[in-house]
Amino acid sequence: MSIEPARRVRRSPEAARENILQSAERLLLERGPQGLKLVEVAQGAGVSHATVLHHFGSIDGVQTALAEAMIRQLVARVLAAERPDDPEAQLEGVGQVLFDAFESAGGARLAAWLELTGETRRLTLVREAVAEVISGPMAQKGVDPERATNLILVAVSLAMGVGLIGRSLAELVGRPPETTREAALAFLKTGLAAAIKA
Amino acid sequence: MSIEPARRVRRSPEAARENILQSAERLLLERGPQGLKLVEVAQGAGVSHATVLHHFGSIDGVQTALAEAMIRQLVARVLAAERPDDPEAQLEGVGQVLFDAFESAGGARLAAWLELTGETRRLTLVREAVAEVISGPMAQKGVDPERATNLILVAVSLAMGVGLIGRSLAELVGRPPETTREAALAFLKTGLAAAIKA
DNA sequence: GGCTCTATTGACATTTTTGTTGGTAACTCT
DNA sequence: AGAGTTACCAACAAAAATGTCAATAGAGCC
Repeated sequence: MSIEPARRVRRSPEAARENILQSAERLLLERGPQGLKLVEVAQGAGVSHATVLHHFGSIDGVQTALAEAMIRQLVARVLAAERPDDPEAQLEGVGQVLFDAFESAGGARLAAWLELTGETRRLTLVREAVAEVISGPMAQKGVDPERATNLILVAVSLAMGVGLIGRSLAELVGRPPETTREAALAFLKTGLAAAIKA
Repeated sequence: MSIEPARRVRRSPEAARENILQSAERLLLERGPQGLKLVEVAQGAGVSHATVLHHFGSIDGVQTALAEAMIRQLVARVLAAERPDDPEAQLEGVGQVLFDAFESAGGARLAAWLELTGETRRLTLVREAVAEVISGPMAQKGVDPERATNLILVAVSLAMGVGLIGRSLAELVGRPPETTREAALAFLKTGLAAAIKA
């Protein structure tokens, strides 16, 4: 009985990178930054660690690529907030989408990771996204840019905080995990409404 | 010329631990979770890495101790918010202190780190702090506990977000770094006032 | 001074993590 | 089918990080 040499899977370079990055993302999200080891990433992707190096050059390569990919996701999801419904619904909608973006798929955790790692430089994407929102939906409503910017800063920060610690915070004080999110959403909504009409 | 055996510093166990933890904290804050290596911590503290092991048993021991110490700091700082001035000033004061707690000394970064590492269990301290605020200053104002809790959840989340990404976010859109904090503070203040009197 | 206690350390040992190399196998194109 | 390209992997090598141990040296006490 000879040992089967285990059939190889051969992917396109893009597919291979994609596959590996998914594994990395999963690891980062559930094990934290410390758990981003070369071999584990490889295992999760079902390839040898040499393959990971072949595609990304080094562990830092993986990190960098992962950061970029996740930022892209995040920004895309936030920008999906632009649906031209009636103002009222849109107000709510912005909050919803923003919160979703930071909560789902570990958006907040990514941002936190970036911040902790000091990887904040490469965030040009984010700047552009913000600019887009300011000149888009906000200006449409007649909010002056100065104030619009401030509101965005607050909203994003809040979303960040909620996405990152909202659930455990709520559980910590003995409430269902979504409590924080709901409360924050309501708070944000009324606050925004007040600030805009003022 | 013989080699001097380098004079040793001998500390009390408590002082030694304290010294080491400070180095660890500094490292965590400026290099991120990945930078929390045994030798670096030792170097920063001016001792050999064997000494670190002697006092904490292992790297995990250091991490755990650090987490506890920082949480303690954070909670203490937040609880310092209890000054019985006039309601108006106190409203502002709560926000100030809360924001300070999360911004200074890397409170937010600590929380983020804990969250990313999944170390959220040992946060009993936090629960107690929250309980204290709810039954203390809030009840004093006649806010019902349900609503008070919600407000706290929101306020803490916001402080968290601002403390973590506030500065870089502001810079990202070309404003001075304190912009986020100020905007958030104003937002929080009016929001709180509205919510409480309602 | 001599004694005890233990914080401290250098040198060694082990484990973990990362990176390298040469060859193999999957796929495409002719 | 044959040849060329390259994604892939096992084995090896190197480096980094963590952990052990026996010996040393401060500091308090007699």
